[in-house]
Amino acid sequence: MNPRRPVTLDDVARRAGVSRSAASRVINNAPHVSKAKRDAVLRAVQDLGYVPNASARALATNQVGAVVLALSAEDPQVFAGPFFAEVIVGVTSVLEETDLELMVMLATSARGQTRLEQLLRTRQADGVMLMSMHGDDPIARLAEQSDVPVVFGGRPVNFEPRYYVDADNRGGARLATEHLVAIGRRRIATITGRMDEGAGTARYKGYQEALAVEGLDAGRVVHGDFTEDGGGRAMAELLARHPDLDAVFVASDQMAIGALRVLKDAGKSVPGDVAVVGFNDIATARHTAPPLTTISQPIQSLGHEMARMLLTLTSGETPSPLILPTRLVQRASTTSTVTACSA
Amino acid sequence: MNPRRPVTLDDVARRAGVSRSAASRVINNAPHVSKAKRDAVLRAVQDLGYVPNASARALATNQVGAVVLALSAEDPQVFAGPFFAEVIVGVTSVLEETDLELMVMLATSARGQTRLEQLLRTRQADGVMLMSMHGDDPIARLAEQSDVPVVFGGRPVNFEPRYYVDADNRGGARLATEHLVAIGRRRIATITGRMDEGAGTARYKGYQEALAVEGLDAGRVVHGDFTEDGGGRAMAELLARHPDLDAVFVASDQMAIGALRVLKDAGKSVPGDVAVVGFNDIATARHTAPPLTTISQPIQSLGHEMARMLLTLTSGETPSPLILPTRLVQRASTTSTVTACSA
DNA sequence: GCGGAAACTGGGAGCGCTTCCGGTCGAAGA
DNA sequence: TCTTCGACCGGAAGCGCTCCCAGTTTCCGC
Repeated sequence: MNPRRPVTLDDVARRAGVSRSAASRVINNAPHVSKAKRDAVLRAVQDLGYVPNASARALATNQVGAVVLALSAEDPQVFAGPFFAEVIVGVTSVLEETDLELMVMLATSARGQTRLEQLLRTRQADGVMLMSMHGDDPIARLAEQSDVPVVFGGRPVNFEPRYYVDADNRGGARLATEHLVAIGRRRIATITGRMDEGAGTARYKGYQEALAVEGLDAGRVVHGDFTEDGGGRAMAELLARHPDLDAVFVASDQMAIGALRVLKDAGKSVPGDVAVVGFNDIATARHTAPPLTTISQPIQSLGHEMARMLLTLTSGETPSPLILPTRLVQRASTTSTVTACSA
Repeated sequence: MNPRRPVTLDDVARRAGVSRSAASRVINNAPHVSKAKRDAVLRAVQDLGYVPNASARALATNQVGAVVLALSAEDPQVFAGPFFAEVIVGVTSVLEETDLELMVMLATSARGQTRLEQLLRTRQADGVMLMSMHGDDPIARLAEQSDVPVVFGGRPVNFEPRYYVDADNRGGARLATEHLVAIGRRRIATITGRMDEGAGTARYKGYQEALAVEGLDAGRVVHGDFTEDGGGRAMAELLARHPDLDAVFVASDQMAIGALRVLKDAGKSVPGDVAVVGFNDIATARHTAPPLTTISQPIQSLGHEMARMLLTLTSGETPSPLILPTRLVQRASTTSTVTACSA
């Protein structure tokens, strides 16, 4: 209990009357140590309150003992939403079982980008979970050929990473669009997300597919940018170009909120004149007027599965990419009399 | 560019034709190295793509090169909201300027708690930012007498940490209550937060103070739990016990949303019969019916200032605690005709 | 030119841990 | 009883870096 000098493995060994090697073996519960000595060491660890020095261990084993969750995006505000926090909760839930630490990098400035690059090049972490928000991120390519294990969260556009977990954006969009068809709508428009993001293109594709199956026109399209204001502008444009529309699938709840406002200002009733479906199931979606039917994706699971995948990767196995199911959450923006949830 | 063996300081030194010590001095730009050698080393670093090994450096300097943001709470879902993510953005914005890494610990399970304790005892980080959500957290005391620098985010109840940054919860609550008085309300109730959290007690105190100044009755009180459902229940109870109330200050937007719902179900108009003010200015507050007047606190700044304070602490200086201002955001739940924002 | 301070330089000892490797010892098989 | 083979053990060599220290310049001012 010497307050100044931290207790080292040597101290433990000395007190237990064994060699440092033996003590080390006990700590890492490696074989080849008798029960007697093992107990002695364990007791000494207890008595002294020994905790291994992570840096020293890292140096000796060439393993850092930490993984990083890296978010690469231009705008730091992207992280401010609840999305990111939930991912962390999911990641932590699995890391907690191991003794890996979690480092978080928001690679938004040039400085951050550089650091992320170095990380990838020089193995300063045992693994990386990478969520790359925008399109042609050079980091993505770099990550793919790095020799530190990398799993992607979501897929960048035009790029299929080797290991990733993603939400089923396309399937979700299909679900949303099919729902609109199911409630009798036929002139279904869409406000897409940014087309330089994977989620944007995937959701657009899902919309197209669903309408193709039904033989309906998928031409009522305006591209949005995932923001509330952008959603409003897009809705206005949609209304101008396709005044006959009776439903709109909006690729994010944020945009849907903007759209709802414009719809209201235009004197359209929701869902009477126009039914609206969003995407993401953000907290606010339950409180809009009317409450927003939307597609919910399991964000926490996404974090969870990313971490799990990274772990299997570091253990030398080869995981398969994973696509997490999304589901329709039915609220009043599509059916005034809310009924049971469809799966 | 040898792909297998990572390049070390020795490699750099050898290539630059200097000693390892000299190379080290250049890397850490310490004095006592001639311009010629300095340039040679720098060139070698460039050529070889050298990046110092963090573990080795940590071991040698006895400095980890990382700080941790630790959240101690019972329920992991506490972190899922946008609050936490914003703090991280703030923290990162200052850490980015240094070369400290950020580690995140969600100490929710017993395992996590233990790890946090060890961290505090054995200096596995250069500093910690601690946000302790619930009341009598033993971690808080432990942190205070740890010899690793700790700054608190928010203040636990019954406990004034040496170094902290907190939002002005009391001042905000006073602002909210004064606003209610200013618009002519006299029978002002409150739904408090959890009284085992610092924010809960502080906001309650602010409410009391404001009414005391005006000589109004501060007895219309029901304790809530910061959840939406809890807010609803509390509102119902308030209505039952004090049917004459004409305004309510609700200690969180979540609860206010629940309260709004109950008010509506009870046939009360807002703000006609009852004016409502919330706290936090969550995203949803802009979209409730009616939109919610609330107190906004600068969460990102909170992260920013915590990190800054930690930095000054590690540099050996002694910072003063910091209380960040909150402000009133006026919306339709208190004034049907929305006017300018008060400061 | 000379003394001495000041600026440089590289050797080497660690930081605390893991891990290879050769050695010991007890017991099982002959 | 004598080998043989494990299991067990401790010495020692690092992992890559920093930093002290003693030695070697260099460069003034006289």
